[in-house]
Amino acid sequence: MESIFHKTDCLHCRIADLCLPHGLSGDEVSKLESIVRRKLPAKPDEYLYRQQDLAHSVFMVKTGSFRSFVSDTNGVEQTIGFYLPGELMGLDALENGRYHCSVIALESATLCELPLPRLQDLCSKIPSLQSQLMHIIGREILSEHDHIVLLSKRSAREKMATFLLMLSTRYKMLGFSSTEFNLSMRRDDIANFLGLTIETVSRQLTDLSKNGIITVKQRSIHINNLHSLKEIVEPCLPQHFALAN
Amino acid sequence: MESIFHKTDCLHCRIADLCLPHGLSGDEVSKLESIVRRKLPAKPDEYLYRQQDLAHSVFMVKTGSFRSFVSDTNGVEQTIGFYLPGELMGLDALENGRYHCSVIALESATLCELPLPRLQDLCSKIPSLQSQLMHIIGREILSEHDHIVLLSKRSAREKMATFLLMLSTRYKMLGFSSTEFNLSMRRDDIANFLGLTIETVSRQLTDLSKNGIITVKQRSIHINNLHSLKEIVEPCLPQHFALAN
DNA sequence: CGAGTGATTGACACTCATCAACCCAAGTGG
DNA sequence: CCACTTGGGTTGATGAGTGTCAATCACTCG
Repeated sequence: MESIFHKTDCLHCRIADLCLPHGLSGDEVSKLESIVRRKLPAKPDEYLYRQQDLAHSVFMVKTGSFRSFVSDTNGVEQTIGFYLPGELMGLDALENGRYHCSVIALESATLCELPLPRLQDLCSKIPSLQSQLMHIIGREILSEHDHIVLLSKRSAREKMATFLLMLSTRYKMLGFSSTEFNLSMRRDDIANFLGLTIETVSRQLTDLSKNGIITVKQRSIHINNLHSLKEIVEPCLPQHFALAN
Repeated sequence: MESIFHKTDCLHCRIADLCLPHGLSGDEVSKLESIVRRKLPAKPDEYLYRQQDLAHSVFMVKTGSFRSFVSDTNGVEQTIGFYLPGELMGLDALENGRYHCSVIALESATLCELPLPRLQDLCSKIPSLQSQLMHIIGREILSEHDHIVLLSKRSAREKMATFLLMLSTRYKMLGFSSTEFNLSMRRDDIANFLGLTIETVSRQLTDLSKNGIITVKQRSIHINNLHSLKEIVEPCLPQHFALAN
């Protein structure tokens, strides 16, 4: 087990360019390497950490996917985000050193742990690492803005279409197919993320298949007509947003 | 004009503890001071910057308030946040060096401009400045999480009550009254922020006044019964959230 | 095979958006 | 000085879009 992970060092990591090494010299990468703790794989439904836990690290997804959520006083969950490879989890702990969300693995996954004190220390020594961290933090903020826009005043149909397109875009960026993928999350999770009920999500998915725009079979999604999907979403896209095709 | 602003240096600034100087030595504060550009006051409805503008700085609100929003391709706006003194604007530019939101002053306001390259440079020299910046970034992320939770699956009544309590808490933190304040934003802005229509906001406000919980006269809000307001919000508060009273 | 979880479908109810009229305060101009 | 305008806000009537509840189906696993 261990050996597998040691082989995949930062220099040869598939997602290095989405991750902290981006823009660093070989020498700098090995310094970064020295503070990274490679974690054993996470299993489905395994907690990475829980809301309120003391936070010592942030975590970069290497493979697989995760879901972050907050629970209210009644234990009702609100999904905040889904994390795919190249996305950094735990930034919500920057405020007071405790995680504000819980994070759970949606499937088998691997990740790298970055101890916060050592990361900050290294950032002050390597300016381009500092920039890249800021860049990644900025990405997180933007994705939350997109989530806010999505939740506020969009129809169920628009939400669903946008969700599928978001995934499509992210998979494409990772070098996977943008038209054929498996949802790693359940309908509940999607519904909760979109501020809908599970029934509405289900109905929207069947509607989209009836129109021939997508084909759904359980968790597997095939986008037959990316163009139509975009037409549903188009009118409400922020100006900056250029979706991949 | 200028002189007024020069007098209020970071050491004597009312909001220093919410801002970057927090935790810095006197010496470090003066280094920080040297990169701060004090801006002339902003006038109501004046743009601080626009979506897509090249971003050279982030901005700390000193007095007054601002609204940030994104516009979609049809020019329809979505309000992302309201900024009060001690809150940092422009972090959405960290991703690619352009602002992702537009920001507009809601009233007469003053602010400090922090050029990003110089700030990052200084952060690598002053570890506690780096920490405090991270702390402030964390605050921004948390407030966006709260916004997400608010938008998703809350009733109009809960949204309105939460909004008032959020303002109450923030004003209290600034040393103002937590039960009596003026809204600096219009009903449109509130509605848009909460994912409601202006009519619904109006109806909720009148409902709350009919129940004697608040008194509304135009923009002025008086909270008569903070406890009732909290009871409306209580069941859906994230566990970490401790509202001031 | 039966139990259990996840997903779909249908019938109905309810919240909130929509549309329209109206109110109020603060200008503005003849 | 008063009619008129204008922008922000409130109120009322109506209906669409989703949530809710319940039954059923599809898979998986023991």
